[in-house]
Amino acid sequence: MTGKTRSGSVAAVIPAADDGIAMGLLPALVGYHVRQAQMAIFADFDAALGELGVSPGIFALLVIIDANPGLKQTLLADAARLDRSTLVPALDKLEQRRLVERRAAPGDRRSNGIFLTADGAELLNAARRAVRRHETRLARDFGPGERTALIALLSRIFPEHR
Amino acid sequence: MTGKTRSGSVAAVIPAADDGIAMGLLPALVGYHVRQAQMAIFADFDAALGELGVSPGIFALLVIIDANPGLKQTLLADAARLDRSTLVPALDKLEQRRLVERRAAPGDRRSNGIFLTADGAELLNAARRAVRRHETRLARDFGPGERTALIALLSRIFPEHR
DNA sequence: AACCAATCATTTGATGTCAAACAATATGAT
DNA sequence: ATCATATTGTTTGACATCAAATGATTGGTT
Repeated sequence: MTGKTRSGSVAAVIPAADDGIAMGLLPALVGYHVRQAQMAIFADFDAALGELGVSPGIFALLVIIDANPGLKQTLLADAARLDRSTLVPALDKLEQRRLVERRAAPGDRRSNGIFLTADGAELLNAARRAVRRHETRLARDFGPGERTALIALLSRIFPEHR
Repeated sequence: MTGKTRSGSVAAVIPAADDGIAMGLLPALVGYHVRQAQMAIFADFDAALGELGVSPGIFALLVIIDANPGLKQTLLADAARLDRSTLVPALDKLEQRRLVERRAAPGDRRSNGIFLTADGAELLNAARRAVRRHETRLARDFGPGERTALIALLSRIFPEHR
């Protein structure tokens, strides 16, 4: 019999149209939809927080720094899932904006402890409010529990890669 | 009462630890989990198809070209959600690898029609098989219907941005 | 004490992305 | 027919990101 769908298999190809352009098997792929969702979320995030000069990555950085004052760069990079070398120019920029500070770590002259300045804490609070609104918009069409269900499903994708 | 959770609001901050590092409100955000999932998926995709020289973006490109032979660059860029200028070096590389061809479009000397070569079609078939295995891995812990449910939820995020 | 390997932040180089500006071509208005 | 405007592909510049190499510092071994 044709068209039987097993739970673990990739669904049959339904060539969904995008302005008359066939997308092949892409709409049947979880990875495709995750990427589409990510880009849509990024666009709304940027519309909401671009004015503040805060991107999703910068926001994550500020949140982690705030929650872990004095964290060293390597650990901060790991937590934010950035390469150490990527973090350097990001912190340079945040330091120029007087939002964070690199302070010599006590007892290890190689490493810096990263701290939020008062300005950084203030900006982070404004950003948090904007992000909460953004997240509410994002899930505005979801019924009770659907938002949580989505997070739960996403968390179960390749947990070995986290 | 503390801790009441409304369906549309951002859940209370549960400072989930990442090797002892507090992540603040990030684990309560859909956007955060979408990004984490996307990175994990990309890592497995690359492990599976890096050998073929196929990234998620290249795969999407090949699928769309295959499904729409002769598509012009601007429309291809739109479908793949790339900037026109980003598509140029990507096609350059694919053309150097003899996977796609730019052919003069009939009736418009500005534009090219993009076509898959025989090599391109062959590589795409191998890539499709690998992607199907990758997608099966991705959802291997999902029960019946959960994979479809995840796609459905993701599709409802900011549909106005698509 | 002296050396050697590991760690930390940084620099450099390669890649992928967007945005703005450009030249060639096409389309529409008059 | 001519001219202004739009579209197409491309080039250039800016930026984020990763990976590899580097210099300073630390810690462990002998």
